[in-house]
Amino acid sequence: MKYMQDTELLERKLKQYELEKIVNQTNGVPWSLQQYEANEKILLEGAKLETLLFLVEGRVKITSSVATGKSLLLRFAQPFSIIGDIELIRDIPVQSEVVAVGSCLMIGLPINYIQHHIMHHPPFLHMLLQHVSYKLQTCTTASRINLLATVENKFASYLLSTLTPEQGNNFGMELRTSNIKEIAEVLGTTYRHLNRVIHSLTEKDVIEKDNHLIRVRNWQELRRLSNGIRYQ
Amino acid sequence: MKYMQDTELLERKLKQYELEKIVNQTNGVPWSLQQYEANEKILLEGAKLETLLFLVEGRVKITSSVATGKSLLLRFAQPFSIIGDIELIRDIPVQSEVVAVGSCLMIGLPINYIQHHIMHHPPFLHMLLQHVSYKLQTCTTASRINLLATVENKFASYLLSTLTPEQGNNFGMELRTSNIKEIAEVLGTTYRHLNRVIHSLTEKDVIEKDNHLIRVRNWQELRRLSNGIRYQ
DNA sequence: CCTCCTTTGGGACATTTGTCCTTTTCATGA
DNA sequence: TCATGAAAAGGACAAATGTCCCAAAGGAGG
Repeated sequence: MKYMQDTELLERKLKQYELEKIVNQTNGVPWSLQQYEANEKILLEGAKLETLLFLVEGRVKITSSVATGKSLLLRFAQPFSIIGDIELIRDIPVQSEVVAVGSCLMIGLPINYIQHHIMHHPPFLHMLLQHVSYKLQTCTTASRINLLATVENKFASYLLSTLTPEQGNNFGMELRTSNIKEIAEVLGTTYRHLNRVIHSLTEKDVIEKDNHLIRVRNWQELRRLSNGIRYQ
Repeated sequence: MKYMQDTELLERKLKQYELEKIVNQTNGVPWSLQQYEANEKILLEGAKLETLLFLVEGRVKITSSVATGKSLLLRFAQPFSIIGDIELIRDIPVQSEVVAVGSCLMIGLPINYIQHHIMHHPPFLHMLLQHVSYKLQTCTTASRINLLATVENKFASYLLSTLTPEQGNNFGMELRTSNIKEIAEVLGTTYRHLNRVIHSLTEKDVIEKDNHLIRVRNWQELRRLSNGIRYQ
């Protein structure tokens, strides 16, 4: 991570995401501007959170692991997202690993400052509530889907939400990716198995695949296969 | 559902859970006291939420279903819990079905009143944040476990968290139940399969089962089987 | 004590998914 | 052009789990 001293860029980003509204003073707020390079780890599970982070550029991957070493891709996050909200609120160690997918820009605000200055400031609390409850909604949906649907179901609805993103539904956005290996992770399965499913859908002429590109040939069948499941 | 007019009981419950602190006036707050009987549906998926509910007595079951009719037991809730928080915050239809397990007592507060009077009141916002982020933490943990662990792993950790509840960890509490069918639902599997696992653990002399009671015979092995997974 | 019904347990088989390893493809530089 | 290594695809088998159905156990009423 590299601290950037670009005051002008910081100002621009603060304006863009209306971050000045969440603090109750205009000067002397200890914002920092941090740059991460691709694949750099931003937060490690179990660490103590020192700074609340706002993702303002780039994409990060949030994963969670069990003692065996296996890990689960919880979701991608893209601007504007808050990193570290539950840790701040519940005062617990970092729950999930956060890794930069490409180069990322974050705005940081020290936990310490937050607790002393804006933890009782309604606009800040509202913003937190919006983000945390959105994440909860997303997590509940994902949980339900993960337990009740087969990989074929999930992949079908993945394609539906990825290729026909409705406005206002950015869950689909968060999950979009072009790399098969990554899709497998998002769906909570292995590369091998997703391949099997893709093969079977290709045989049934529901999708076709050439050269790293998947094209849907039969939307109706895809909807049937998705079994009413929507990532929303 | 039956509205109760027991002012004294209402007062007692408001005191017990310090609910007066979340409103900013002492008189004229439109609290209501509602009683539900066993198995009564409290909220239906898709409905419009009119009243935020506080569970103050009894136990409720929260489930979520997909179009096929299959459903997933997300968790149990017991006092003190908030029902309807994300629906209030994000202004969306009810996300999960809520059913009374036994007879239940709820305190209601109209959404309408909340939006006009306490939606900017920091104590109320703090309470919401605490509860929503706790739910998010729980959901993330459950998600991770559900995808990365086998039923044997899960059942082992279920027993560990159920039979040795550490203080301050009430996740275990929320999931505790004695009925095998219900345990199967919580673990996200079928009765048949859980039976198979119980049988295998009995064979290995890790647990013993007589007459609806499961007793652990080998804690160390159980910990090994739980594979480092903890419901916390 | 018997019957009927509900709950509980479990056999047999199918499906889904994971693991391991081999083959194929494809881009790239010598 | 060819060799080479990495990425992608897929074969074979095993493990986990679901589905369907039947048998055993137990409990309430006659």
